[in-house]
Amino acid sequence: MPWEKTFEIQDAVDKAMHVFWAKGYVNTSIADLLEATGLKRSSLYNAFGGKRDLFVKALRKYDRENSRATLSKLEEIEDPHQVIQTLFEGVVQEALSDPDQKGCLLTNTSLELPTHDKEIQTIVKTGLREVEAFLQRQIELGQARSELPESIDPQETARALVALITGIRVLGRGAFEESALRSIAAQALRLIA
Amino acid sequence: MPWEKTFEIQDAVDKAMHVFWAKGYVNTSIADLLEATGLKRSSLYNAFGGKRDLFVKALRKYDRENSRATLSKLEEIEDPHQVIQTLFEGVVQEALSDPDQKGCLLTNTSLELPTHDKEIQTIVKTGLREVEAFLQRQIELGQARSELPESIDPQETARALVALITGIRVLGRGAFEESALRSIAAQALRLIA
DNA sequence: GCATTTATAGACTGATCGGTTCAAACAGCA
DNA sequence: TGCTGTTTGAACCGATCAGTCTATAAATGC
Repeated sequence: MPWEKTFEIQDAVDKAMHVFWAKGYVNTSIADLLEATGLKRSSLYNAFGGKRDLFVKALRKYDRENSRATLSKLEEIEDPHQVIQTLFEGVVQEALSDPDQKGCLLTNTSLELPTHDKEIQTIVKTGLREVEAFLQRQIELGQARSELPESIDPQETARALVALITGIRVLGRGAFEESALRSIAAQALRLIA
Repeated sequence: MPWEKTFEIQDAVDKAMHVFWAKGYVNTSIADLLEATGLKRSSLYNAFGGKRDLFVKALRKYDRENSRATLSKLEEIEDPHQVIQTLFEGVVQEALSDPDQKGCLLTNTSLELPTHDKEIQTIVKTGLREVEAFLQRQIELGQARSELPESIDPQETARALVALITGIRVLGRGAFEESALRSIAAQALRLIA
């Protein structure tokens, strides 16, 4: 390397991620990304390929450091029921506490999925499938320990919980107020009772 | 009127609505709208004020002719449980049968709510509140007729059902396949059982 | 110290964005 | 026929879009 880089790649991706997260892909301009990351035009095009490539990197980073990381953290809790309850509390809390009302990058991208290419579609689909699989595992674990009723279908219930999370994420961007979001989280627990 | 207009206002709004519906607000250009409606630039700006104003008209038309109309149709069914089941079947069916995977215009707009102005936010919020109120009424009706359990909270349940519908609408745009969407609809019925 | 390598800065590209302007075309009415 | 009011077509606007290019600056290897 000729001389020390004045910016950190990962740091730039992180900044870019937050812009995409808040504004969405189409609504984010190169100018926005330059301002957020602080780097210059040629540096951005040199380090990454362009807007789409940077978005892919941001999406992967989100999936890794937000989505997966959250699930890993939750997995430390021993009680499956408590895991799911904590997950929903977290999602609601996140929706309420974020002044930008960014929601979830994977969810946001899900909605505009038809306009994206195969690679991006795969990242989103895989990311959501992991959440579904996580929830299914937790339910099955709870059933094995007789803490959750045998009567519920683990896969179907997991999918419904993903839909509820998606709902909170979308409606949390301004359509529903606090009490309504809490209602959804409360009802989610009825699906595993 | 000086001489017969060569296009119908409502017809143009309808065409525009479908474009916004499929592509989203930001991703829709004036050129797209011109092509879809078949009218010329100055005609469009003369008949409506501009892109945003046309969007408002399209949004109102959707709320009126798609959202409310669907609920009115459902109200003809006498059994509340059947009403809700039919509603979910319809939502899933719509998601599966639409080749463009447009989802729901109100839901799509919900996600980009922070980027829109007050008027648009109000239209969306009101539209969703009507669905919630409709579901709540159905649940209360079912309880009054002893067809649905008294143990469930009508408002909380209605909100969760809205979240599930939202989930189907979002995930139906490519993230979830048919069986997963059907799972969600099936689990929705567990919330009113 | 000199050549090589690589990132920077910023001007520049053509395309497209939403929106405006205006004269021509045409209708109804007298 | 002439007047009035509206629609239409198309040129045109500045702004912004994503992306490219070149000249320069900086640090390494020799």
